[in-house]
Amino acid sequence: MNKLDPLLHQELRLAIISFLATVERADFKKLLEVTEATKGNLSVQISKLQDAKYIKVTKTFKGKYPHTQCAITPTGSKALEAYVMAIKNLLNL
Amino acid sequence: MNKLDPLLHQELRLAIISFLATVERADFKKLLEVTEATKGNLSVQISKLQDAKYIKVTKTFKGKYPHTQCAITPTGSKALEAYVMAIKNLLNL
DNA sequence: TTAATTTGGTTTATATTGTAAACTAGTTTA
DNA sequence: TAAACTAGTTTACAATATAAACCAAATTAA
Repeated sequence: MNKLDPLLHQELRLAIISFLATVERADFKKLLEVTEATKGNLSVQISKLQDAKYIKVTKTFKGKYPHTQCAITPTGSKALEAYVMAIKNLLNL
Repeated sequence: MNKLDPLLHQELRLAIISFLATVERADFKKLLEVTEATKGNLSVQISKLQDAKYIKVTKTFKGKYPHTQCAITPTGSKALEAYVMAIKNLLNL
């Protein structure tokens, strides 16, 4: 069987990484907006993607406020590509 | 957001229903074979799909042995179609 | 000036879900 | 008649997801 990467087979993480695949980078606020997730959930799922090195997270300050930016890594791109292949195959697409 | 039907967004259930979408019906043994799942897991996931009326399960006897057949329902077909649309959209396909 | 609210998150408690091991019930084979 | 096989189901435990609660600092309102 063509196992689906369990890290990517979760709606919010898939939404995050698919979005990051279409942009150079996105900050926490932007991801909140496009995914419509809660902050807690978004934070947790970003961490998991980061732990797997599927995304790179950069924390800086924008003026006086913290600012978290995320970008997909080559590892993440490959994983997403593999996931897309696998699910297409599963769904006969 | 285009929420993914949580009942279908699970690998084994997705494998079951996608396969059933391509055949008229399939028995437990065939589903075991194509999904490579354990019997316990397959049994549980079949029940969940049945509870949602996404598939119809028919229990008969084949000779002296029980024989369980599964077929996708119109409800299941629509749900699968919707899932495919939603995930395509999510994955920018 | 100090209390309340907002920004930008993280932690964690709970609920939900997934899964394989253990079980059931009967059949066949040795 | 005991062992092994067929065809599943039940269930106990592990893993996961998620929102509520929290945190630190900044801003605004009274």
